[in-house]
Amino acid sequence: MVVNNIFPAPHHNHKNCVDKAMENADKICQLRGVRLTAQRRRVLELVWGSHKPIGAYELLDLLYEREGKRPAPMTVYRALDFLIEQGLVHRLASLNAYVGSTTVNNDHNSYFFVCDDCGQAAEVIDDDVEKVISKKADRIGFIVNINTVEVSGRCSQCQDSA
Amino acid sequence: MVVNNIFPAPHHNHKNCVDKAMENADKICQLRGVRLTAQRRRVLELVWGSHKPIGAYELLDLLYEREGKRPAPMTVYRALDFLIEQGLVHRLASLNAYVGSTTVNNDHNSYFFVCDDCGQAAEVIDDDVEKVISKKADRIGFIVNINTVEVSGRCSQCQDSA
DNA sequence: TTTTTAATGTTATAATATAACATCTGTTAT
DNA sequence: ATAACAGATGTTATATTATAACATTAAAAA
Repeated sequence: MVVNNIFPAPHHNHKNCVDKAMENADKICQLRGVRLTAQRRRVLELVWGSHKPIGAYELLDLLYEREGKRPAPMTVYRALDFLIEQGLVHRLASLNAYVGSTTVNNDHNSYFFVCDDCGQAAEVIDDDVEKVISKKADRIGFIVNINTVEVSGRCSQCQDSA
Repeated sequence: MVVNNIFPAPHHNHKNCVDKAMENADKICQLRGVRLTAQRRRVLELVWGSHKPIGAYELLDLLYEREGKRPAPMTVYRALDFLIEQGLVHRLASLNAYVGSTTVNNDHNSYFFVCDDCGQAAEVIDDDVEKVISKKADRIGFIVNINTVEVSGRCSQCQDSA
C-alpha cells in the first residue's frame, strides 16, 4: 500500500513550488553572503519551472525563448555550477540533467527516484541508505565523499494511468 | 578497523584477473548462445586490462595502439552495448566510464565504491542497500527498475599512502 | 576613488554518444 | 552446396554535453 507518494500530483499548481523555492534561495544566499545574481536566479527559476530534470541545453533554449537571445553554454553551466555548489540544484548523473533541490539547508542525505515514464524525479530524505552504505564503507576502510544514488523505475501515478 | 578491503592490491598480477574474466565471459556467452566476437572480446579485454573505469574514447586510443588503426567510435560503443547487455561490463554514470563486472551470473545487486584518488572502482555485492531502497520505494509506490549507486571517496590504500 | 575580486561575455574546442545506411559474415533452411 | 536471412561490422556524419582560455564589466573592499 502506498503510504506516501512523493511525486508531485500531475496538475498541482507548480508556480507555488517555484515561488517558494525562489524565496528560499534568496534567503539562503543572503544568509551565506553569496550573490544570487539575475542570471543565476533566472536559471534557478527555469530549473524549478520544469517539472522534471532539465538539461543544460534545454535551459539555453528556454533562455532564448524568454530573453530573445541565446546565451553561450558557459553562461548556463556557470550558473548551474554556482547553484549546485550552494545545494540549490542537483545534477542527476544518470540523466545529465538538473533538478531543483528540495533539501537545501538540511544536512540529511538525499537521493532520487526517477520515473522512466513521466520523467519526474523525486528527492528523498532518508538516512537509511546512507547508513547502510557507510557501514559497508567502514568495513572496507573507505572514506565516503559523495553518494550518487539514483533509482529509476515507475512512479505510482504512471502505474495507475497504465 | 578494516575487515576486508575490496580494492585490488596496488601491484597484484592483474593479468590473472583479466584471463579469468575472459574465460568466464567465453563460458557465459556460449551458454547463452550469444557471440563474443573478436571485436567484443578485444574491447572486453581492454576494459578489464585497465585497473580503473575506462572511457570509450580511451578504448579507441588503446585499440589504435594495439591494432594500428583507430576504429570509429560506433565500433566501441556497439561492443560496449553488447557487453553491458550481457552484464559483462558496467557503465558508471558518474564517470562516463566502463568497468568489467565481477558479478556476472549473480542475481544479487551490486554497487560501486570509486576512489577519487587512485581512480579505481570496486564493485560490491550487498543486498542491504537494495533492500533499504526497495523498502522506501514500496512506501511511495515506486516500482524499481535500476539502482544507480556510485559512492565516491577515498580507498584505504590511498589513505595509507597519504 | 583606486584597487581588486567576482561575475559575465565571447570564441573556440573538448569529450561523450548516436543516427543512418552500406557491406560483410556467419547461420539456417532448402 | 547454396540461397536467403539475420546479425555484426564498416563508414560517414552529426548530436549532445561540457570545458578552456582570455577579454570585459560590475560590484565590493580598501
